[in-house]
Amino acid sequence: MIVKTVSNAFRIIEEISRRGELGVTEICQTLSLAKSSAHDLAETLLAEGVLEKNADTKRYSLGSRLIELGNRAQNQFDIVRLAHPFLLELSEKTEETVHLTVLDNDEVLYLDCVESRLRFRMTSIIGARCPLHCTGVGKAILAYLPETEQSRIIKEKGLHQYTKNTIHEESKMRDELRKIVKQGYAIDNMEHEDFLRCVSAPIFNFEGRVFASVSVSGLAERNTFKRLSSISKLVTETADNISRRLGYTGKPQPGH
Amino acid sequence: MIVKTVSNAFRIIEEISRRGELGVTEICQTLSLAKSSAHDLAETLLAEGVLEKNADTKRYSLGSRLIELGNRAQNQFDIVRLAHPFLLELSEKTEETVHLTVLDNDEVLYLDCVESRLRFRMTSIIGARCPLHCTGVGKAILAYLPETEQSRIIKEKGLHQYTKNTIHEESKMRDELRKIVKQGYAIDNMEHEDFLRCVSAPIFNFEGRVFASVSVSGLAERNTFKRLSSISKLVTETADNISRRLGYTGKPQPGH
DNA sequence: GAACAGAGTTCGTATATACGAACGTCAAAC
DNA sequence: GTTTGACGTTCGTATATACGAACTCTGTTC
Repeated sequence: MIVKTVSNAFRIIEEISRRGELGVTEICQTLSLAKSSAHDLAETLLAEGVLEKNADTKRYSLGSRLIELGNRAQNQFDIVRLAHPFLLELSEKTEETVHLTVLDNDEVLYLDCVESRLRFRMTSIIGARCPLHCTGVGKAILAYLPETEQSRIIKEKGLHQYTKNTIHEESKMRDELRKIVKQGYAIDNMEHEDFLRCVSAPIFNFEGRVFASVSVSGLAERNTFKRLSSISKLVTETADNISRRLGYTGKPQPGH
Repeated sequence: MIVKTVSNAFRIIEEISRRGELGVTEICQTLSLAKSSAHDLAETLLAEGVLEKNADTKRYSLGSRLIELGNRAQNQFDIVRLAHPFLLELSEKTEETVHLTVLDNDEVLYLDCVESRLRFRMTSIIGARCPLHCTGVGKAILAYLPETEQSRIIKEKGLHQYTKNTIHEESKMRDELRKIVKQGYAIDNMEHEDFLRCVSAPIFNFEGRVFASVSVSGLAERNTFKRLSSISKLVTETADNISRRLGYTGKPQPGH
């Protein structure tokens, strides 16, 4: 039995997290709630520290409690604790930014990041989601999923074109995924964002199922294909080491 | 009007975030809920992605949605976006780890961190909370609060002794706070954790009220008092720069 | 292998929540 | 300076939730 009260509370949090500060009226209109209900829910979330309230404008924004809980969640994901030292090492060796992502709801969720010293971080990418088909981390995972899963995800999510390089034809995507399995790593050649190239490799759990991936990314200018192919070895090594620490014993096998 | 349903949902999240994976029975016992209520709430949180459920053990743990929301919250705190470049610069110059904290519920909440390359991070401190009286970041804030607030906080929170260096007598704490105001920065000499020393300075908002602080911390061995006093200048400069970017115009003034 | 113990899940009813209307409150407009 | 309008807040009632008991499932004990 789903408790609608709780769902509505999270709909409010979600809406504020997307649009920033909101007042009671804006909340109840966009979510089709009674004004009084929106008010009571927001006040409860305020009391919980999940939202904050601007005393002047009486509008609500995200509160510090979420930072606290979000971080505890991140730390409870074993993969982050376990993988972080490997990410640090990879970033040291390549002098580029390294990401760790997991498969979550047919998307990649960014779990951890080690920044290259060369790039200022303005807002962290941790917690962000991206599609599978247009990112290195996503394609590395997609390639090793069972074919039925690949088909389902492509069918449901589509192959939205983000840049001129995005692979948006299903047949080409099939070729690409086969190529990835063959070489053991995926390359994102500005398929999601212009100017950005990355190499990524899949991480397998103890059952041999792909569920996460690691990547090295940087400016395309700096990261020629030649450089990427030399980096690819470090990336696959890192991913394999993490897989092994997770109890994976075999060789990466597609479709399991 | 507080909505108890929502509060209970967050009590469940909080409990799981503290104790890790829990089953329905453990939840309903520790929170004094009916088993059926705990079940319904947990299933709703599961559907929301806030919790995850181990299919074998049927126990619940924190979900990826919290990571997502937590990070959006962190990015929505203007101070983080604004201060981050300053933190990076401070970390570069000192080659030590730099933290940004805010005053929250009479504690310091760690909002951001730039790691020294010398130290592996296993679990991030971002999102953690610490008392004011035994940390550099806390004392830097406490010293600039109005005296009535200082007294209230000390009375309510006490001066719990974490290490042999923790200042746990109220009169000594008063002396310490006066000293901090006089020099403009606070030093934590292994008062919270052994082997760790840090220098911290307060950050003021446009009204001249202290609400955040920045610190440089590292191993006591490396950070002699002599080194700390030379670092202190960099820390206070950094804090002042951040304050100015926040619209603060005056000189740091205690008690306003 | 039956009985038991321990968990999670489902189901009918007393209490809490969601709703809509009415009420305050503030600021802009005239 | 009054009016207007938009917003947040409060209040009484129809619906949803919380409760406890009954049920199911799983694995363990005898």
